[in-house]
Amino acid sequence: MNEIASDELRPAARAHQGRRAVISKEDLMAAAMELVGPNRSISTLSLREVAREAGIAPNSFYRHFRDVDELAVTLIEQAGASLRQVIGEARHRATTGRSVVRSSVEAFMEQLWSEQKYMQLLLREGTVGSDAFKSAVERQLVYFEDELGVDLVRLAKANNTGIYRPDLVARSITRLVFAMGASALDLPKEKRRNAMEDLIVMVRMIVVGTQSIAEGRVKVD
Amino acid sequence: MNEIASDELRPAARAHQGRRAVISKEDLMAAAMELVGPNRSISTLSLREVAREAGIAPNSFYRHFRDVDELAVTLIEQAGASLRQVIGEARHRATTGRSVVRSSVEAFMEQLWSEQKYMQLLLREGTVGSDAFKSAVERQLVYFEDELGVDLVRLAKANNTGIYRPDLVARSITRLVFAMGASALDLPKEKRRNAMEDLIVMVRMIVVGTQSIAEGRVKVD
DNA sequence: CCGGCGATTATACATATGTATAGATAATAA
DNA sequence: TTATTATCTATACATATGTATAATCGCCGG
Repeated sequence: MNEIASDELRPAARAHQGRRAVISKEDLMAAAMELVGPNRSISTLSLREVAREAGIAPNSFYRHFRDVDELAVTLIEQAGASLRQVIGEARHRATTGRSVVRSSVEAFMEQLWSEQKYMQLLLREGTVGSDAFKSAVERQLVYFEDELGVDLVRLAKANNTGIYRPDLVARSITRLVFAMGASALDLPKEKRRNAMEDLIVMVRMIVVGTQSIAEGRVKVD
Repeated sequence: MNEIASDELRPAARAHQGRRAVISKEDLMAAAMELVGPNRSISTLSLREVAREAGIAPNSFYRHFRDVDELAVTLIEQAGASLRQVIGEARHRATTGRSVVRSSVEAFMEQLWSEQKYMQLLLREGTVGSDAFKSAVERQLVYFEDELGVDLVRLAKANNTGIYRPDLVARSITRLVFAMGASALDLPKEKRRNAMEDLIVMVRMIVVGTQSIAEGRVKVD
């Protein structure tokens, strides 16, 4: 009778009952990341393949994830959280309207080169795969957009510039940066700086556009 | 499209020797298109699957394409050519700076809804799959960008507006429209108009931005 | 009419996959 | 200690894949 009761009272202890897990979710996630690459998308990994890479029997996979899709969603959420943190920090380090674009794009591209496989999950796997998969990526994009939108309004106030439809500005910038990032992923190193400078100009055009409209220098329709 | 290729694609117009091909490349391409959908990307189709859908023996596939990738590349080129034509026509029907954005985006979205599977090839399959596959999509994007760039310069002259870095403007607009199109693909019908209006505003921001910079109303340094 | 030949199929094989079932192993509770 | 139990492995099965090989079909030139 108190067996059940004590289980319910000590859920942490329950996880350590019986044989200790020799393999963890993290190990499986790491194994999956080993397998992805420029020509290998997460959604094409097989359960057996991941298990093999992790050094466990195929069936052991089930103890940790229902299927490869669930693994992928976990990885996507991790990648998204990590990217948002990096960018958020970069944006808060810079406060003038001009340098904030540069430092944010630079932070993004740095993350892009240093965490290629990780970033690939967000940049180029959002359009194929299961619904769970696609909406996990979409969710991260929207988080990103929302945070950017808030910062845009904050910056506009701080710099005393206008801003027209900050929601759409945030969306434009996010989608553009992610799209350009996706192609930049397999760019040779000597072209990277150039691509980054181009991207900065592109983002500035959007910023200039929204300001010009808000400040009535041009009519929009 | 080039003539040699289209001749090869028309077995009826060819002098037959040997058994008449009961199946054509087009049949296989059509079969492949039947199989793709919101949750099925072309790069995941198996040779046997396509052959089954087309009603031929697996091995017969080889008479027409080396592998599924080659089939996919052909389809991508077709989709790209068709889209570029539709958009090109739309852009040349409208000449004033304002309506050209609207009519181009409208043409794009119309093509998007009416040729969903076709468009999916360009919008959401460009980031996964083989190199041949990815660069086929990239090639279409660049064609698209180049044509847009030329038109942007032409329109700027005609409307006597400035334009800063038309190449980057074309690239921004293309990538943005394609990225937004990709998410718009699985949008319920009642949200489509809204998405389109938003996209028009986004594109206009870029246009206003490049003009404002070119006309010296703001400095971009 | 027929022989040739190219398009197509049938059969087969090695390999891969997801997962069901049952047994082995080891950490913990008694 | 011994019993319990979560974790992992071994084995197995039905099914799928790409493609090699050889046989079959039917049109065309003769």
